[in-house]
Amino acid sequence: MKSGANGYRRGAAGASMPNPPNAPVRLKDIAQDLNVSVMTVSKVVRGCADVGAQTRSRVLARIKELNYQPNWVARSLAARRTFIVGLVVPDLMNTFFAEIAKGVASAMRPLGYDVVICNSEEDASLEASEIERLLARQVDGLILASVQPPDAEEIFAKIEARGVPYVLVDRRVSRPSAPYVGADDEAIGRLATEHLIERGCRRIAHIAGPHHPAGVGRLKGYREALAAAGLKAVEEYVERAADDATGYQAARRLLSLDPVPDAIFGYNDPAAAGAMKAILEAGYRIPEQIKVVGAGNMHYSDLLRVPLSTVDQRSTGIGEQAAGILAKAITSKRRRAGGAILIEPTLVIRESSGGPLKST
Amino acid sequence: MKSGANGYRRGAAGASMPNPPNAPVRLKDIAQDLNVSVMTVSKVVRGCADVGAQTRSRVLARIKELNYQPNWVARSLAARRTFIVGLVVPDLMNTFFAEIAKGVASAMRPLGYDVVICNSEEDASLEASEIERLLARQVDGLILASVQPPDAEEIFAKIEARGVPYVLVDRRVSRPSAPYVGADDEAIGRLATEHLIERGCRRIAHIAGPHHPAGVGRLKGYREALAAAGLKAVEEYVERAADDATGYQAARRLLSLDPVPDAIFGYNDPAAAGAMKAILEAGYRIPEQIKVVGAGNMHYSDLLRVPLSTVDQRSTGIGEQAAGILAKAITSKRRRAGGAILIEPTLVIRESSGGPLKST
DNA sequence: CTGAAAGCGCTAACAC
DNA sequence: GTGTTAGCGCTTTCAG
Repeated sequence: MKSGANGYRRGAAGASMPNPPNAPVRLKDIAQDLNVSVMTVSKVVRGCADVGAQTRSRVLARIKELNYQPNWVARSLAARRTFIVGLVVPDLMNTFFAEIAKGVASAMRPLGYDVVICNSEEDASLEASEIERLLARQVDGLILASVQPPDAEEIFAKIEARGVPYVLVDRRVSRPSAPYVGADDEAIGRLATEHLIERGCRRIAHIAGPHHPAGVGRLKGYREALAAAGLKAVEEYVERAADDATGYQAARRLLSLDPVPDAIFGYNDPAAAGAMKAILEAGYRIPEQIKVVGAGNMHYSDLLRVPLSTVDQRSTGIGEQAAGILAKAITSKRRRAGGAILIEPTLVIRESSGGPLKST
Repeated sequence: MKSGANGYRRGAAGASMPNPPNAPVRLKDIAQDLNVSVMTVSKVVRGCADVGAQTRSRVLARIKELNYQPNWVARSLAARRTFIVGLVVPDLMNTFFAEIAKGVASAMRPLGYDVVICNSEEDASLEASEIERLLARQVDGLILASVQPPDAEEIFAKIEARGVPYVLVDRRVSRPSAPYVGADDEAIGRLATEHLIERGCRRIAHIAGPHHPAGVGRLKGYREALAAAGLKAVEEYVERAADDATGYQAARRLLSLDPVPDAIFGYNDPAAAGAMKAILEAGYRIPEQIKVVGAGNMHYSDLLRVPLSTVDQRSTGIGEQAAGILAKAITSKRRRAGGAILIEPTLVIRESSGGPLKST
């Protein structure tokens, strides 16, 4: 015995070793079977052109026979690419983000990438740690619907220091250097509020989101629209929430005000849905007494208590576009463009704001 | 120059090499800085006890300074464990599965595992390929809400051949060897149907799921309950659907029958929600003329057009329990127990079936 | 308590 | 076309 000190369980001193039963087939096993080098097999597996037709088919045959599956961990280490991209969203319960995820996955899969979906639960520090884990896992790129406050710095600096391309979706952090795909939040706020004003509402309350760009931007749009219409912005008419449960609570507080609002604009659909529940429970009628508008056009908004008017943002499209941009950034090692793709938000008028008007 | 042929870009012939600027910090960099071996640093990183207190703190300090992050790809390859588990669900748009995902992630994270969520979109072959990718990525374990038909064989055999532990959730494939966490589907079907019968319905239709265990089991429970009550099972009263869109279509077909059903039991909440939309559109009142019950108690079922009566299955709990079982199976290399954890399904009575009764 | 040697399974770059 | 060499960044086993 040459080496008493051999580290691992499989083979002694680089020799052959038949093939421990249960262990997965390796390139080496196939190479040995066929008396070719590991490289040749590797090339066949990856579809390289420079392999003799005959050799190739022998290898292919054996691969099929043994049902060889490349070990992606080893491959990633050697190639320094994982073909994994990370997607971080704040709330998978909001189908808006589930749809983005779907869009991302469906665009990435054909390109050979796997998508790892993470849920930050609207928690900035949890999000940061998720991102660091993804980075440690050596993802090739990142798509983030970030809950970081608008002026966040550290975590993005970290990503950039690592040279990992990323694209922001739905929540635009103030990182001009990073590409963004999503709607203009102020436009969303304006669109929803203007619609309510047009429908005759004068005491429009807003359930604003957390302190991240989407929340802040929509609030701003709401205020702009009020101002443009010469309506006074009542401070008490702005509450905070993040989802349906907190939206419900927020609406209850709004309903206890005097005078009671005649409309509520929720910064996202779950918040608006929760608000509707509170409104109906309190005995008001939607839309006759109180109108409601949300944002996101989530999957179930048409099936809600009262079909919810909302601002559509093309969730699936956001995911697909973000994926496309990211894929490009990954391949072209060039510094990323940093442009923004603004989705045009469109109003979807349903019953909660009075429904489509028959005539002008 | 000894070697004109050095493969990689970083170092020549195992020597030192300062540290190319942009590249991430490695164990080796820290070791060199401190004049200790890579092993020592590795041990500190992993918290091994056998390191001198002084050495340890020097290493720790440097780690912090350089913000060292272990490379999990390399670590996984060497340790032959990735600390990744895969979760495959059929439909992230159904918040039932999003909640399971949440439960899994929250139970796995503290144990050091990352969860990779995949969406099979109710497609058995897509699911199979997702599973194979996860296997190729060397996941340590799998949690599957499988859409394979009840007698599926191949893909599970593959998983078992690789020796990767897995647990089934919500959809029980006939694999007695695999642990299962979820409700008894026949019980769900019975519970929902019996409730409808108690509420006086006699023409109970069913929107059955696809041909997987959950769909089949609930259908069976539905039929059993009808039989037990002496009601005839009308073949036309059974339609198929998988989500809200197809549920809507299915309900429209049911509504065109004569006599029109006086109740619809949807195999999951989205299907039931879609059915409600169709029913209301057709001008029927819920629950007065037609009662509706779903299953899954999805996040928004209380906020739907009519608050939806449903069968709760403790989605988050399913995820947590499955995670616990999987974690145990991963660590104890023992063959997995193969038991089933049956969640007791409970009826959640809301307005769509008439609401809670005031008196008996 | 510390470290040297060997190796995880695969790929990059070059030589034959 | 094919094979060789070196190496990805880390952990394992065992010797000092």
